[in-house]
Parts: sequence; structure tokens; C-alpha cells
Amino acid sequence: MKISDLAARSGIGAHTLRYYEKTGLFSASQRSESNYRIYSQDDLITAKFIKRSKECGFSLAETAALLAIRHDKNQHVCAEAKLITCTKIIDISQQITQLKQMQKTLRQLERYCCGGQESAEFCSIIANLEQA
Amino acid sequence: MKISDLAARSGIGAHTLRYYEKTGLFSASQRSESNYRIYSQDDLITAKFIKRSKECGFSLAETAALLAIRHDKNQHVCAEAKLITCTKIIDISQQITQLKQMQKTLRQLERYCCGGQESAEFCSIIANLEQA
DNA sequence: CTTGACCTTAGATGTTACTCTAAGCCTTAT
DNA sequence: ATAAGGCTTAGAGTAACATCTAAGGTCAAG
Repeated sequence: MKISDLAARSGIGAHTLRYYEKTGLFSASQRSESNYRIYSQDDLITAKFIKRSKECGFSLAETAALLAIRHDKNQHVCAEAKLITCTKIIDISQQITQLKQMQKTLRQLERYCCGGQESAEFCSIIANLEQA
Repeated sequence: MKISDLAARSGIGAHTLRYYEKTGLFSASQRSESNYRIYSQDDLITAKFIKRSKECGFSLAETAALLAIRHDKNQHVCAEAKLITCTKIIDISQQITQLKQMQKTLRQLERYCCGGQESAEFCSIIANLEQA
């Protein structure tokens, strides 16, 4: 199949697929006589793999590491995949903690603000942010 | 005070303070004869305001909007500050939801992987990502 | 008075992940 | 046959936020 077919089936844009090829993440397994990228069924699986990996929060670099494991499973062990996954779980936990802290602060800011058409002179949000 | 003093007291790097000036976010209120940036006590408060705003998750653009309110309180109303804040609260909620979903998926991936020195041939993490 | 630390500027570079453009060749449907 | 739309490439632009560099001026201490 051609790039736009793969794009439609994988959910990754054609532009992005070319970008992935440029960065070495993932290339079409063949080229046509007219130099078109020709993708196989396995390429489609790989593309979906990348899509799912991204949805799990893995960066392109991490996705590349996972692809490398998939590419040559016998040269890799479960521990590698698990390490990448656990590292990401911790990473995301930290992000969530950070966001929750922000949320808490924002809610406090918001709670005491009247939110009306009054001048912002005594706005508690501004006042709070001003505090040292 | 000079830029590195402000950097030390505000917790914002000197490079970043110059960057903020370039982007129009925040400038020193004075210049010395030799063209050094001279910051006042009020500049320090402004710098801390920016720091706190960033810690709450506000982008530089949102921070600029909040600074504008602070700069001319009488020309602004509480509703403006509250809108920015509530929008951010919703935004962060969505981010948290998304991260939790990732977390859930990752935990499922992780749970079934032995994580040992076995070949990755039957690694459940890789197998799961491969699924269509 | 010199050394080293700090200041100035414009502008380049970095990160992550795209997203789009321009110029031009190729293919498919009408 | 021709027009619409797909394909190719290199490379520029976007977003958000800095971070660093080079070349050179300034200042306080020993």
C-alpha cells in the first residue's frame, strides 16, 4: 500500500510517516519503480505499534527502543521492555503529582475570587500570585 | 539590583530574564549608565509573580495576561483573572485524565511481563503493543 | 593595574514532535 | 486529454521555553 493508505489505516499522518522515516524511526519496506514508498502488512502492524506506543506516553526515542526489541526479539530480554515501561509509569506518576499540586493551588486561587465585574484591584487571584 | 541578583532572589535564571525581556514579558525598570539592567524591589515582586504563575502551570502567554491585569488593575475585572484560572483548571484536569489513562494502560502492560532475562520473544509488553 | 567575574548584544542552538511548502513528476478518473 | 489529486524531495516553520555562544565593554578586589 502507498503512504496515504498506510496513513488512513494506521491513523498516523502521511507527513508524519515521512518524518519518521527521516528520523530513522520507521521506513517503508519497499519502494516502487517510481520511488513511491510501498508498505507491507507488517509495516502496518509496525505503524500501529508506534501509534499505540505513543498513546501510552512513550516518546519517539522510547518507541524506537521498543521497536528495536520487537525487531529482534531474540537479542533482547523481557527485562528491557519492563524497565522502559516501569520508568514511564514512574515518570507519569510524577507528572500527575505535579499537575495535582498545580490543581490544588489553582483551586485555592479560584475559590476566593468573586469572578465578577468588579475592578481587579482587590482580586484575590492577582493578590495571591503577588505574594512573595 | 543587577540581573544576577534578581536571578538569585527570584529563582529565575539570568539568561531567562533576558529572554523574558526580549519577548516583552518583563523588563528591568531602569538601566545604569553603563547600560546594565537595574531591577527595583517591585521588579523583584513581578519576577516572583511570574515564577509563581509558572508554578501554577500558566504558560508565558497566560502569565503575560495575568501580568497585564496586575499592571493596570483598574482597567480589569475579577472575571478576567477567574476565567484564565478556571480555563487552566479544566486544562489540567484533562491532562490528568489523559495521564491516568496512560498509567492504566501501562500498568496492564507491565503486570503481565515477567521482566526477567528470558528472550523477548514472548514478551507480553511487545505483544500487547503489536495488537491491532 | 590587572585579573576574573559580571555585564551587554544579536543570534545560533536545543528539545520534542510534528506540520507545511514549493517545485515538480506520476497516476487515476472522467 | 486533461484535471484532480497523489507522490517525491529538501527544507522551512510552528509551538513552548528556554539555553548557550561569541565578541566585547565594565567593575571590584588584591
